Amino acid sequence: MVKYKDIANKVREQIYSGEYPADAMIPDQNSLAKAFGVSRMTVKKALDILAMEGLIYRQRGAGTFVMKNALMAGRDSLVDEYEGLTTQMKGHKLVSKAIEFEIGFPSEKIREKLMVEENNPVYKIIRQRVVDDDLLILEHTYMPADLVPGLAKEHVESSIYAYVKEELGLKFGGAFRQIHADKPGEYDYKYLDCGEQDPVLEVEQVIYLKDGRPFEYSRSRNRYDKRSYNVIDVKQDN
Amino acid sequence: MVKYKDIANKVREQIYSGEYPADAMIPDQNSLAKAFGVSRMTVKKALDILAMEGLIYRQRGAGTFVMKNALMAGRDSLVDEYEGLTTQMKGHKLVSKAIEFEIGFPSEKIREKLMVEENNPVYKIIRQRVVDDDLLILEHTYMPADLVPGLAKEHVESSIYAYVKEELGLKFGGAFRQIHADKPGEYDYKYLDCGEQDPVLEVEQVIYLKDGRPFEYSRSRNRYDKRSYNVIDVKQDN
DNA sequence: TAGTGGTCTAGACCACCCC
DNA sequence: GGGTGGTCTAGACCACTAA
Repeated sequence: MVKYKDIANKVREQIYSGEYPADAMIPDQNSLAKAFGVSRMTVKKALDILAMEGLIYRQRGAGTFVMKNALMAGRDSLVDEYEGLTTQMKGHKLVSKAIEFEIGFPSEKIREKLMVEENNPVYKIIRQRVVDDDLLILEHTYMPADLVPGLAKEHVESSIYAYVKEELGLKFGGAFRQIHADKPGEYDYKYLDCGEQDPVLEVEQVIYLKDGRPFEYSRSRNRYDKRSYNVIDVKQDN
Repeated sequence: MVKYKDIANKVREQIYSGEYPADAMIPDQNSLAKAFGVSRMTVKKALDILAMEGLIYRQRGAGTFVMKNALMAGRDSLVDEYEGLTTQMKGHKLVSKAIEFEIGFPSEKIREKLMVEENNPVYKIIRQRVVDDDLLILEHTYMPADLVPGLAKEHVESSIYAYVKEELGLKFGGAFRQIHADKPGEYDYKYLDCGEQDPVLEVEQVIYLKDGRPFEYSRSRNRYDKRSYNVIDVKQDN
């Protein structure tokens, strides 16, 4: 539908397929524009995408080159975290078991994170996430009830995100995450099979809708020996 | 110098100063184009920057709005990690004490991370990072010696990045990071004041130059009770 | 000096939201 | 239907690199 995305996809495929080998120069923007039958601006916009992904780099006056290693940007490694574990773990067996699924009034900390009032009810959910029969995560989730009407245990045990996105039609805008290491607590002993010496990797996040309303506050407590958190960072200017 | 960056800076200031209040609509692109005396494409490019920063969101057909909370994108919170701790901790007292500073041949793991040959010497550095008299990080760093000629203990104890950037003129392209929780080890007991029960937050990263050559592999072992890792994530499309 | 990528223009068409 | 943002064009000028 959109030309610059099509072009980005085609060039990306040519890189992955080895048609443009690592460290080699790819055709200049004018040639690509002619080849694709578009204007040069459109080609540049396509290349901007690949540069953000870390696949190419450009040097004014010299040309456009394929990254030596493509910054580990494996074909399907860049799944948006907003999609939830269900999407990330496609191809694996994911089971989510609800330990708690309640609705109530928010504590002060939750009010602050979700920017809601004292009398605005929130869901409180605790889930075990089991991937391929491996217990990996204990997740504490809070969501304003008015933003997610009709949430049921069946959604909680399959995919909350799918419900929110497809049934309710809400759109995610971004997230703010803090990643800590922590000592295990009572819940971790009980529901994450943690020993007393086992650290926990906690991802504490607030997810926002497109208009900036906080939509979810959660603490994902990960088994330290089975999960890590990856960040790919591509510098923009220089 | 560049118009779209100027415009982005000006609008950003207007948002921070409250001239465009949270959740309010800002002038449409045509008005801004007239006001700044540029074409609409240039205005859009400026707004693209602010959208990537999470300051505004746009709705086709409706308008451009200031984010309710600006995704916590505080004025100076978005320091690039490539700059190193020295820059991040501007305004604080940072002391880096070298525990080890050696040069030698790389192990297989290091060869793989830095993509160097067996006979290509690498620096091996272990540093304590103390911020405002607080011991926060124990950092194990490896760098190919040929990429950083003339590195001396004086740079290691002040800022390696400043040396690399300003003296050698190298440009960073990006980084790949993995964040784990880990149990403490011998080095952590000795040099990070860790107790046997204290988890460690480890940031393992490879930093790449602009052309994709790996430039540094490091493991930053952080005091779990004093440091966390923050990620701001703004969704692009929809 | 020739060729590259970065920026900018003036205008056009379209998809979408809201009245 | 009127106004919004998203895309695209054809051409221009500039900054930079490399031969």
